[in-house]
Amino acid sequence: MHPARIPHLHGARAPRKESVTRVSTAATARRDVPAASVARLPGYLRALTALARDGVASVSSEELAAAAGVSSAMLRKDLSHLGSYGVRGVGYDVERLASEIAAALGLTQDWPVAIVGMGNLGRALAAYSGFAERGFRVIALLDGDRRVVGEEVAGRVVRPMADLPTLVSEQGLAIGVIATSGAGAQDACDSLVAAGVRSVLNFAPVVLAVPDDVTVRRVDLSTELQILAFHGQREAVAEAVAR
Amino acid sequence: MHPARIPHLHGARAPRKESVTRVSTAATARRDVPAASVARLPGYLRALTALARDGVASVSSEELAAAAGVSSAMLRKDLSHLGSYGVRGVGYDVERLASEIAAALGLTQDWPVAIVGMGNLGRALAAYSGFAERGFRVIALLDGDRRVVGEEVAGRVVRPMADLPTLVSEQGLAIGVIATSGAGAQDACDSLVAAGVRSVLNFAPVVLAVPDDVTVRRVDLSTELQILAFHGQREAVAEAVAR
DNA sequence: ACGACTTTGTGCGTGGGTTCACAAGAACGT
DNA sequence: ACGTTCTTGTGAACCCACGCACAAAGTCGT
Repeated sequence: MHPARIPHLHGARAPRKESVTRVSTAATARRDVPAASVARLPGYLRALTALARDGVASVSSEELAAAAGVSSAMLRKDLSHLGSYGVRGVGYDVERLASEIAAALGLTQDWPVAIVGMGNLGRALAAYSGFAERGFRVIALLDGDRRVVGEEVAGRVVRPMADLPTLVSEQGLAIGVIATSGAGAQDACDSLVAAGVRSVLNFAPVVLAVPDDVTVRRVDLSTELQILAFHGQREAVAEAVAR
Repeated sequence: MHPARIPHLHGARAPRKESVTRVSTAATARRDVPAASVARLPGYLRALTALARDGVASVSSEELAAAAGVSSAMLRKDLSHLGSYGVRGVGYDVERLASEIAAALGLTQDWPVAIVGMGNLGRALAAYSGFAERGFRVIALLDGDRRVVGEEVAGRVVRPMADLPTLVSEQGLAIGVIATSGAGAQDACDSLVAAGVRSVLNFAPVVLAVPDDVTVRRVDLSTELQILAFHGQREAVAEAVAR
């Protein structure tokens, strides 16, 4: 079972006078799985899925780590946070481990997704098959612009933002994907939060303000390119000096 | 001690004593910027750009930090890695700081970009205006599929992979964006690297194998959703327990 | 049955990153 | 001039995360 139960209170041992830090992240309950570890679990799951498809029944930490692009020690430590699902001297059962990780990530249940903002990016995401492949069901496409509402995108009719409360209450909408422009992102986010959505994936180049109990993850293409530019520049400088 | 090193895959390789990136000590006092710090610079730059557009001339670390979504202490420490561009008791000059950060990121020079893979995502990226807005010039769209080559996308003719060497040598192509399927990603990457591209932004759900001198950053939508699912599940559990 | 071999799970050391807290510096009013 | 007030820049402490290395635990061969 999950040994995660026992140490539920440990770690709150703060000799600090303020428990402020705890408040700011209070909603996201203290869990034993480190955030950095959680961020790698999807990678392991994907590697395992690929192995299972190829008919591989068992895999060692060394092999799986290589497939996921991490070190074997890190992989084993990450998995140890979920429990002991490996067999010493043998490795991990591919099917078993895959379902354990899926369970840890909460993928055994349904996570209905809505995409807000039908610009270039929104339309691409609507047509993207990757969501369904990993069990995320896109249940609605929305836009705040009345001229876009009613239009058909990827076989679906674009709905107005006013439909959000219904989508949450009747279809269990849980995740909102914001693909609007930067200017419209905060409004879109506010509508999602007001309707009860507590997980948001934000593609707009802005920092969203949300209540503490809402989780936001941001994906920004320009930021990624700028980081690449930095490294590219570093390369160039290093080369110039070396010469 | 160690120079900024991105947490990207490198086998259990021995820690080499690269003096190349260590030259920072003498010549340029701002080259050993921690990777975590570099990753936040684009956020500061965006916030500053927005402030400048609104006519704000000066900003305190507290205000800028809030706009970028970080703590003021972290912002000041990050900026201190670039040098002292603030004035105590006053704050930072918006224009000045913006250009300093842009310089640190290497944005004073041109970074030609090519997008490989004209599926749904590739076409969306090709039509995305965000690249140009931040100074990244898309100079070519490519695809490995002969049936797609020659087709027109976003006002450009899709070119074959064989054009890559020419794009690098004659137009200075520096960054490759991989928007292919998972199956085609490694081939696309190999072509880019063989042509001399050393910065890659990968949207495909695979871990790319590249030489040590190539920087890869990965953006994976499914991974992000799965992380959101984890947090969403935590929420649910926390609530159930609280009740 | 038992030793040789393989691979997991984890205690521990190290290093990097974040926060804290305060001294140093700059403008301003008197 | 000078003290008051503000905000930066940074030394230091803290905390987390990664990697190492090894004991524990299982398999296989004889």
